[in-house]
Amino acid sequence: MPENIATSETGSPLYLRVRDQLAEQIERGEVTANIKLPSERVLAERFETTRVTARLALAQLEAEGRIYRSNRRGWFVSPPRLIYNPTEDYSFSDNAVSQGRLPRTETLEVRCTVVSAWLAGKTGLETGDPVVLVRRRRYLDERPVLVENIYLNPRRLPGIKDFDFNRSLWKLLRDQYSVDLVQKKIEMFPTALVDPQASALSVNAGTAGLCVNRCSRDAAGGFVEFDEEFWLHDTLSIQVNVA
Amino acid sequence: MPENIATSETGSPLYLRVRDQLAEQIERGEVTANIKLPSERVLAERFETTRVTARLALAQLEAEGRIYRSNRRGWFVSPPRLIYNPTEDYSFSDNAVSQGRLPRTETLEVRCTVVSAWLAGKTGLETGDPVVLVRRRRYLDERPVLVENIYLNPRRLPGIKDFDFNRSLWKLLRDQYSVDLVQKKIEMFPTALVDPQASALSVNAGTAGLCVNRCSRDAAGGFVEFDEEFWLHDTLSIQVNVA
DNA sequence: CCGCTCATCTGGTATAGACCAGTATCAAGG
DNA sequence: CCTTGATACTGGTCTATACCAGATGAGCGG
Repeated sequence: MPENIATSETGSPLYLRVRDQLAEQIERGEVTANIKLPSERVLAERFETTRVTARLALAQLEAEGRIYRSNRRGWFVSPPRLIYNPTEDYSFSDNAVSQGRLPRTETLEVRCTVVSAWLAGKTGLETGDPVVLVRRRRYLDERPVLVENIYLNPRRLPGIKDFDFNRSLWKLLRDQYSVDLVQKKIEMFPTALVDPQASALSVNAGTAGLCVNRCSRDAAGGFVEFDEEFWLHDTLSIQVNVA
Repeated sequence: MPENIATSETGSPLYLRVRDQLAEQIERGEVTANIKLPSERVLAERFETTRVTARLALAQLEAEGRIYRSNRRGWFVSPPRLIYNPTEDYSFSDNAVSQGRLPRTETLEVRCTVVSAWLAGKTGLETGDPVVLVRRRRYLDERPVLVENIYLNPRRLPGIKDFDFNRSLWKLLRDQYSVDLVQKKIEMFPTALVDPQASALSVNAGTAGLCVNRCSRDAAGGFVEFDEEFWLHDTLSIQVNVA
């Protein structure tokens, strides 16, 4: 009776034993950050099983944040998570660089629109009020890791729509408008990314993500901006200090 | 040519069309919180497809936090997320009750042990220092939603191991030790739950979760407790205010 | 050199079964 | 009445296979 290669002491499911072997290889550094894993068909053959089971093992590692997939290109080892503090004014780029990463920001869209019922509930604005929407996509080492929708108050920030949003928004508010963001309401929850966010990040609908919403006001309590961020779940670690 | 029931205008994959129909039923309230969905075999038959595809659709809804599974019992509609602020001293029970939920806390284990290298790195203690470990499981409406490992400083909290941990730890520290937790370092990241946390919550390894770590110190900067929480991903929404 | 075509490789979706291991239910037996 | 045990039902795991569509890279033609 030929025993499966991944068969070992335990009676655990085959796909978890395959997972364990792959995880070991990653930990031993045989495959490292952003290195491509063997194809699903090769893995299935190597572990003497089928693609379905190999994919279960890969999905497990993906859920743990150890590997990620690139559409129809293959599976890759996840780099370390970016440490991120959403309570502080900060520059995404500076933060990424200080952690040895290569950041990039892409402005997808700048549009004048009006406050929806949903946004009104989040910000306290009135439905129909004017608002500027900025959509951006951000990369770490050329992997897209988040998309965000920023809603800016054009009354508080006249002319805002004509600026360059590929630079730090926080520096823009500070230098051009002398805005001091002192009040923030932050909301975070894990969820699956669905369209349109999923396609903007070139991942399948259902990929695990983290949604971070942030409502910022100035010292007088006036609404400045609402920021809705959609991160890939394996790319960040939130850190907050309370002193 | 018999067309599939879930076949519609779009050319999107079948499992996403099945997802859409189930999501609609949930939104219309035809199935509501904690109600069991039809079995996978029934769904497969109803949508004229196979269990594999039905399971893809269910996994999608699970990833979005709309439904959850109970081992070999079936799929159920997820109740609303618990709103949770990890920066504030608070009682899990009070918080749950105020949101109309029924909380329950179970102490799994209380044990005197020593600081591991990992814990030393997180707390600044020395490896080998004494520490009290408390493991708890918490429920909302009789569904287990989180397990936590609490590491308490026995030097700062003499006799702590003999208290009842089914009540609020925060109230215990306040009333019995007059501790004021003024410094906190909080870390949060989405990940998959693996053993032993997965089994403690009666979910499969790989179920999406959120890990929340919190290191608390008193006014003098002395280490009081380190708390490691493992939540099911669909059960909470983090909310933090910065004033 | 550049740009195009096309074969090949990749993961994505889907079918059609199979057996296993817990759960729930209820009738039979104490 | 309660307990027990058979049983049907549930999701969990797994095999084997097929076709599709996007990504890639080699090679050809300009």
